[in-house]
Amino acid sequence: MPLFLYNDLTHQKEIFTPLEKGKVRFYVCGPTVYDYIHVGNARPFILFDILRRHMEDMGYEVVYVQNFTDIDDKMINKARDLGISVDELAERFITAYFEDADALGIRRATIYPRATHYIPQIIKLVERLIERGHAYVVDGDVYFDVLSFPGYGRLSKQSLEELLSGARVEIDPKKRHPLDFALWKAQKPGEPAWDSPWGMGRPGWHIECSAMAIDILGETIDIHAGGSDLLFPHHENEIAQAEAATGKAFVRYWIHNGYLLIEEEKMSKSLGNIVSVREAMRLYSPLAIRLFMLSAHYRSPLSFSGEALNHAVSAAGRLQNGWKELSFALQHRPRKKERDDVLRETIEATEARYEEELNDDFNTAGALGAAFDCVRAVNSYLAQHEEVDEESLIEAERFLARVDRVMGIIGIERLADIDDLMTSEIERLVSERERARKAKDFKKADAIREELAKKGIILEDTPHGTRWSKAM
RNA sequence: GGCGGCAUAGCCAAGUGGUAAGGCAAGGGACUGCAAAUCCCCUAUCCCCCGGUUCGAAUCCGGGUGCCGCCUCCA
Repeated sequence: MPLFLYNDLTHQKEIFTPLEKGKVRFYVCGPTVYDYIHVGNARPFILFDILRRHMEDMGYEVVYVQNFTDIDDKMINKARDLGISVDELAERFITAYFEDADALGIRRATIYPRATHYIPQIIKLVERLIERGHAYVVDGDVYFDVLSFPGYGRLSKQSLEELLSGARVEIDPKKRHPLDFALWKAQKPGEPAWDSPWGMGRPGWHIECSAMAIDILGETIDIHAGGSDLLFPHHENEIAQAEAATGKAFVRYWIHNGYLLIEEEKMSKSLGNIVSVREAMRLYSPLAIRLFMLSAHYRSPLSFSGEALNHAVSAAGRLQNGWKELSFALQHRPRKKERDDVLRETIEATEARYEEELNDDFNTAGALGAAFDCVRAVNSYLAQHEEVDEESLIEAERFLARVDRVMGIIGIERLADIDDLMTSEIERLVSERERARKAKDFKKADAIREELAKKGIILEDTPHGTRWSKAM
């Protein structure tokens, strides 16, 4: 089954085919680096990274670009409040972004362009728009002329009149049309500025993404993603600028994730109801946060709550335990000669379903269901059979490792991250404890368990021996 | 006012024409020196309401009710 994605440009699910066979050009709108990111910001970053990993898992080469907006009103105001330069502010929160994103297990993008590093490309794009009659200069500002671009409103599915009617846009006498937007803003006193054909100034918000995407990925890219709040005006404007300048289709598939809600309301800075990623990670593991993000379809709203996160903690524990149980069985159970076809078929069916779900518009909740089915099948099998079918269990192990590689919700790498010396020491103590238990020397057995617990090693006594693992 | 989305068990949630995935919680059982866990089983005659189409609908159509988002900075 090929990959289907819901395209916001056409408002329907479509088969995904990249412009160039085997290669995907993927652009995601990144953060404005004026503060720590909150969990609502993290939703697209986690989700689209996983979509990209799934594409790689399917054999695509993915060039994945995520920008940093490091110059705009919010940056200028915040820098002023803190008494530092806009550049220092950007450095500080880009560093913070990487700390948070790395901790959340978000894989690094191929490239992280910054708006201020693309000023020449931005200026060139604005010049092109002026030449082609899509933009005009007023007192050092440059505006995009929406009336000159007939397709304006296609993405948000609204005509100019409709967009205006509910409008809370203030009338700006400089603009020809109220929906015209700034491509370049003339410098105000004290603001950072760059030299341009229209005098000192800085880029408008929307132009940076078009300029960077075009420069890095080309005039037509495969996927452009971001939160739904970017649909209008940000992405609508990006299309207008890019297509008016190049005359080519800018983005082939637009995808947007639904909002993260808190107490039934959108989590956003202006509402003041945010939970930062840092705060969330003090309480919940990255695995649980990731699982939580995957538990609903990416286009649906998702409610953040302590209850929901606690559910995710338990669910992630179940997956991880399933993995541990499986590894333990493969190491310690006697092998059976003949194959178990029922188990094998179940595992295969489960993996096939996992793929189908992800390929059906990135249905992560469905794919998770398949992963849980696999765990239950294995657990159930291990509960009923003393001797095990090694081949089938290896199949299951391979599948769960794949789930973890794409979704990052089991933590296999961290579980295995123990050096050999430590491992042999642990195993020596575990067998010493086993002997003590057999000799009914429970005092000693408990002491060993205590000692290892202090080192972050958890012991669990099972009917098949004592299983140990890292505390996570 | 315009545009769009959602309504499925106690909670979260998938499923969009063929007879209700999965997770959490609760209940029952297993295991166990203890503890902490863990595992297994079980849970919706039914998918907001009313009407229609169909052999057949949670899924399609019409109407209604409720909730949310966008049209302004926002992931």
